[in-house]
Amino acid sequence: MPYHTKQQQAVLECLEARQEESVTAAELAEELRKIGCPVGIATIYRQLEKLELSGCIHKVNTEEGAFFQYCDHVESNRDCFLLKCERCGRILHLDCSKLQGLYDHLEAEHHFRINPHKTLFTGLCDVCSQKEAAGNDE
Amino acid sequence: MPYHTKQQQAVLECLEARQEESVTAAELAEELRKIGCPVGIATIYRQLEKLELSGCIHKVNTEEGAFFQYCDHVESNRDCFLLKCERCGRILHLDCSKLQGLYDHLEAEHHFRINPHKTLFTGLCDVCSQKEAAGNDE
DNA sequence: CTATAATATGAAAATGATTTTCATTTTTAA
DNA sequence: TTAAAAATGAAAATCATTTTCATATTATAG
Repeated sequence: MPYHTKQQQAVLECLEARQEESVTAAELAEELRKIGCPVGIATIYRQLEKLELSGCIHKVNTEEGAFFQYCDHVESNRDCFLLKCERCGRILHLDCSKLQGLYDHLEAEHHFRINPHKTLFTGLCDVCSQKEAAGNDE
Repeated sequence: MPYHTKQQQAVLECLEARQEESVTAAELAEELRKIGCPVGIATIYRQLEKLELSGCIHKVNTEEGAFFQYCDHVESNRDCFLLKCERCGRILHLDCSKLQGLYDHLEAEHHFRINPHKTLFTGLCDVCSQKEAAGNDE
């Protein structure tokens, strides 16, 4: 059975505190060091893996490496959708019955059972598409 | 302006020939070496990048690294959907108006403009979910 | 058919994220 | 208190991808 350690708790708390943000392992290490609780990078990866398995965080793979994000939808397995803006890099959560409906459709008609936790929609977020429309992008 | 080289052509042909399959850069290198047209791995990456920019292949990021796949949907920018089976690793293409409808909805209601070429649905494919149901998985 | 300037190539080195190793420390439970 | 189980951290190892740089190839002009 797993032991309970302060590093474990620190990593989880750090992710909880940033609820809406997705962070990299390196950013977590930096943050923990800053708040006076340095944790080795190897341990951070180990804890992130555990947390992902337990379902309370998401791991999302991108071109720039993996991002991790706290998610309290532990109970309901099917109502958490991830969007990544390919411009600003932000990762957003979205609850939308249409998405759920799509997943039901994919399962019923195309025999593909989506794992919402692993599915990352990529595109342009609100803010960035406005910027792009306005043409004020460098 | 870009020069035309045999390596360039070899990489493209190799991808075209495997239309339905997604391959890694290393697999491409191996394949090209086998058919007597060895191409350095750096060149392969360079060509893959060009091909992706030109739109005739997809690059898909996964836990196991990047996969590349030929796609002839160059003209229509919005009708190609990628599904990855998290069990067998296969990447499938899917055309489905419901998906398109969902993207329209996301744009209209949630102000998020999806890039279908970058969006990877992950889950269980037909074959693997049957296997799982049957319980005959190792 | 040269010459040459632009571009592409490949081997090897560099990078960077992630994982592994292993000696040491911490935790739990007896 | 102690001993086994598990966790930790620093450093080394991995591994995909990118960069460097000397060399080769390509297109084009003469």
